[in-house]
Amino acid sequence: MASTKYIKPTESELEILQFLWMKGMATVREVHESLAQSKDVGYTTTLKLMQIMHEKGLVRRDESMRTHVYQPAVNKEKTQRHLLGKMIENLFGGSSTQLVLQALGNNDGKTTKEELDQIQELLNNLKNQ
Amino acid sequence: MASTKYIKPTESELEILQFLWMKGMATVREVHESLAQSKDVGYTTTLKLMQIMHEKGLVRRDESMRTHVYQPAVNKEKTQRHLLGKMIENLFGGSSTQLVLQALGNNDGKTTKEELDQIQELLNNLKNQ
DNA sequence: TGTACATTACGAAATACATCGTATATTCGA
DNA sequence: TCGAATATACGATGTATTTCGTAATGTACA
Repeated sequence: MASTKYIKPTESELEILQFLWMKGMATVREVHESLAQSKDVGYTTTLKLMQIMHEKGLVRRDESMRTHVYQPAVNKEKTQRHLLGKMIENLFGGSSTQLVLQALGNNDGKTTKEELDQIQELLNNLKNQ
Repeated sequence: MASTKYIKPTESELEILQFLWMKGMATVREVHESLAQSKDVGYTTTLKLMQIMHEKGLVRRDESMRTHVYQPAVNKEKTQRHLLGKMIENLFGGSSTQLVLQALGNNDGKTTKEELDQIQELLNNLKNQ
């Protein structure tokens, strides 16, 4: 198997990945506009980050046009699983249940009925094993 | 209110905090022995880390004896909540449900019946709101 | 056509993190 | 009492991360 070593995105890189996962593809300009809404950052900073992400293999880019178009090169769910696993290990002593209880217990009714049903369904599946 | 700005522990610091949360208090030596079991690290590295954590206010220490005794200075649950919140924001677009589904869905039957019941109970509470 | 504008490339600087070597101080037992 | 063992203090290094300025290059329109 080819060397598919996992690269851990930094926090800034995750912000960019989130946008790319949502949009599918985007230019630096688009990503930057999005980031600039929530924090104060220069255009070249965003550009540089995305260039580094490209070097790392976190994103792909189409250079056929003057304005490059970027795409995520890492799978969203896989990345979430990886980082979540690390957090469970680092912060919850390996117990995913502790994490779930903390996450659910601490969101003050922000979870909708539909979401609760979704969780219930998954819970039922787990119980039948 | 006094300036209680939250300090985000690094990964290494979290490893140390985990041990301190469990033990309540410990010397550098004890922490180091524990860390050394899972990774290759020098004693002075652990010492330095704990000194920095002391500067940051992440731990308290009793210097009355030659061998200092360290204690966590940050609350475990509060820290978990903070970092979990960040992860939900950064990685799950703000949806704690997505995180819960990912965490539960991906642990291949490692969750015991007791734990499932625990989650179910919490879920019932949430439904009755 | 040439000038204003947008875009990428490049590199430098500031900060954070993890690591460890060495110096210094203390303790304890032979 | 003296030396080995142990502890802390301090500083240095290497790497990663974030940030941005400046230069070079391409684009479009007045």
